[in-house]
Formats: sequence, C-alpha cells, structure tokens
Amino acid sequence: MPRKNFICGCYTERRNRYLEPSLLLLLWQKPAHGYDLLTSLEKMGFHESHPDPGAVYKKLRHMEEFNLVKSHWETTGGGPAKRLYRITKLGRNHLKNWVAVLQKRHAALENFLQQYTTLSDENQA
Amino acid sequence: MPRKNFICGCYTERRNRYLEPSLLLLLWQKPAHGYDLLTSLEKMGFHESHPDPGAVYKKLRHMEEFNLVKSHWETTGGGPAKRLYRITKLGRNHLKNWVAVLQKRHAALENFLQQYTTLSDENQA
DNA sequence: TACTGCTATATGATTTAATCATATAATAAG
DNA sequence: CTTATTATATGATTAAATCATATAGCAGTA
Repeated sequence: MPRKNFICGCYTERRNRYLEPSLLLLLWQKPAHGYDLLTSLEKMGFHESHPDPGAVYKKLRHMEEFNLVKSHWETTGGGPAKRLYRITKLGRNHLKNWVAVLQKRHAALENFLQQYTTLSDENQA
Repeated sequence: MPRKNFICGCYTERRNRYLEPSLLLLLWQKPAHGYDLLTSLEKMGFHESHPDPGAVYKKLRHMEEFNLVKSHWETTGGGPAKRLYRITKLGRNHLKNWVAVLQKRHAALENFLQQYTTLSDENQA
C-alpha cells in the first residue's frame, strides 16, 4: 500500500551531495571559511537549494579530525571571528582518491542516461 | 586526531549507489527477479564490488509498497520460487523524475572533474 | 537606544539509507 | 548425503543527512 505522503526516491532519499570532495576541491582552489563555502557549494550544482550550514560545519570539523584540512581562527577584519580552513597534503591526496571514484561514477551515470534515452526513444516510436 | 582506522571519505562513506533508479531502469528494460538484478546491477557500474543482496530485496519491497513495481511468485521452472518484478506506470513516471535529477548530477560531476583537472594541471606545471 | 538583518559558527535530536550478519529453503551436481 | 548454487528475507547496527535551534558580533536605521 502506498503511504499517504509519498516519501520514496529521488525527492527524499538521502542523496549523496559529494560534500566531502566538493569542500576539498574548493579548499584546494583557495583557503576559505565555512560561511564562504556555503555559497561556493551552492554554485557547484550538487545541491538543489541551499546546503545545510550544520552539515558543512560538521563535515569540516570531521575532515580536520582526519588531517584532511586544518583551520585557525581569524579575528582580523570586521564581523565575528572566522575559522579559516586550508587543505593539507593528505587532503589533496584524499581528493585524488575521490576523483578516481567520481570518474567511475560519472561514466556509470553517462551509461545510465544513455540507456534510459534509448529505451525512451524505443517506447515513443 | 586521526583515528586508528581511517574511516573517512570515499571508501567508507555511505555512498549513494543509485539503487532505486538502477532497478527501475532494469525493470523497464525487462521484468526480472531479485537474484537476476544482482548481476545486472553489478554491470551498471555504480558498485565497486557486489551489490548487497539484502539491500536489493529490501529496496524492491519498498518500491512495491509505493506501487513503483509489482511482483508475483513464479513457481514454474527449476530452482526455488522466484518473485518476478515488473515496473508500473507510476514507476516509469518516477524514473523520469530520477533521470532529471541524475542529469543535473551528471553535469555537476562533469564540472567538478573539469575543475579538478584544471587545478591539477596548474600545480603540475 | 532598541531593533532588525546579516555574518559566522556550532550542537543536539531525529531520520533513514546503507551495511553487516544471518537464516531459510529448494534444487542440482558430485 | 554432502556441498554448491539459486533465491529470498530479516534483524541489528552504523553513520550520514537532515531538522531544529542556539549563540554572538557587527552594521544600519528609526
């Protein structure tokens, strides 16, 4: 039986938004603090709307725990103190591993979409 | 501090293996039962090794609950009874929504990999 | 001064998909 | 009669994603 609220699949599924590799790439491009990264992430296209700030801050701390990034407080400049993150050598290495995974993923997606298109065309003809 | 067992990122992260859209596409191509789908999924390229049978059977039941697929028992033919799944009209519709999401995802991945390559080249030169 | 909005970080609770570990059973092959 | 293969299934655990919320500095303005 279908439930009242349709909560199955692409809309609600805990989707992998590639937060970790995205953050690593952005931090390789340029050291930044969490708040900056929120807007940068949005432009990367893995999020439909806004990325969740809580998720981003948590992920950054988590990555620091593993020495993928490191941070220090920045008190200079206006506004509240910022925690500036930079990527580490280990982080760059780790990103490389991510990229290998994402290349496969990209290829698999391409194949998937191709198959879908083919099937779609067949059923339309 | 990094933990003893490095459990961060691309190796261990609960990755989205696109189980739901994969199953829907495969079932659109051809009705099948769970055990068949295990091998078909492997060929789709979203899994590094073997897909987890438990996950597949659960997902199929879950999708049936939402009328995306329907099943019936097949007792004819050798071997233990099989539950043969077919996609429904709702399922095909739902797959279409998935595809829209995956097209965006595909584009975002392409952009990501492009940016990585650029940065990688810069740092090598 | 008080209020509002923006910048900035953070954490606790909840949800749920993914994973891990098993259990069951029919049949085919040796 | 034992083992491997085919086939489905479920309970427990883990961890990521999400939701809700708290804190606080500073800028502009009414």
